[in-house]
Amino acid sequence: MSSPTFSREASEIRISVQRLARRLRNERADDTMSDSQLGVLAWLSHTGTFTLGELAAKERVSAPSMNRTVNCLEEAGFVRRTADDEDRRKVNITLTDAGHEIVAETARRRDEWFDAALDELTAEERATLREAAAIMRKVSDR
Amino acid sequence: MSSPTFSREASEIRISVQRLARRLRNERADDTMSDSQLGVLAWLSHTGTFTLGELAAKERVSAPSMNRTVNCLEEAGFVRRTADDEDRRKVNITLTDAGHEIVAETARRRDEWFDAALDELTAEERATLREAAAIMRKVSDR
DNA sequence: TATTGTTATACTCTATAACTATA
DNA sequence: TATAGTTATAGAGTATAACAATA
Repeated sequence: MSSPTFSREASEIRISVQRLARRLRNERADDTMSDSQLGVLAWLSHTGTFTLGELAAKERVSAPSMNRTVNCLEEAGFVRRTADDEDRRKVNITLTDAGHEIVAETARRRDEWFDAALDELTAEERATLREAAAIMRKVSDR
Repeated sequence: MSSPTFSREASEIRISVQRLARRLRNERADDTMSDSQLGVLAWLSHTGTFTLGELAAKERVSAPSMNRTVNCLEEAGFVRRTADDEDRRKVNITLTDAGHEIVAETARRRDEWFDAALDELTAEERATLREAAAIMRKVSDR
């Protein structure tokens, strides 16, 4: 059970996280790729292959929603679908060469604004953000 | 100019922030109010009165987009529009009594999941998140 | 029958362009 | 002319319900 004070703490941290996330979305240098599309490319870039259902679970969206995102990426030539040999209901999704290229390029351009913002902080403040980032990952994966 | 290492740091922090923000959005207990609507209520709750244009600037959305959000809030009875006496082109937006009530109630319900997540952290980890929240605010306001 | 992916449909949030009223 | 707000319209992302193919 949480005290009122504790709940206010959660509220303040949540608002800060959500505001910065929105700011980062607005300030991104790259305009050609949505967050959901880039999120899928990032998972594939990291792990190699996922089925559509796995991607939907990872990104916590519905299967139809993920299907639409994958359609866009496939039309753009960044991913390909291949039928699974063992279970023919499944569809494996992998990055194309163009997909690999866009991941690196987009990540670089997208961080331009945030990079400049971090530049204005002290080394100690950046260290705090790094530590917090690790904790936030833990919380997200909970 | 930032080094490649520095840029990777920005990328990791950005991804952590955006992932947690999405997780918080998905895990919210309250389903009746969108983030954009609650964002507006939070500004009004904090400061009292804003014009439509000011709200659009604060939330970094277009005027038509904010107009729509305010329409929803007005229909729901949470805000009211009043013409500005000095400049009759302007519209002042303020919280109604129902608006004040919903702000406190929604914030409490919305933080249930995050509250429980924070409960599993150490006091030191929570302190790091609090410090990071202040830094994130500074960065967002940049 | 249950599961995986897809299609059909609708709702929300966002934007740009065009319009109205006021300065 | 310029500015504040609004309306019209369109695009992207999301969801649920219904369907097809496969297990």
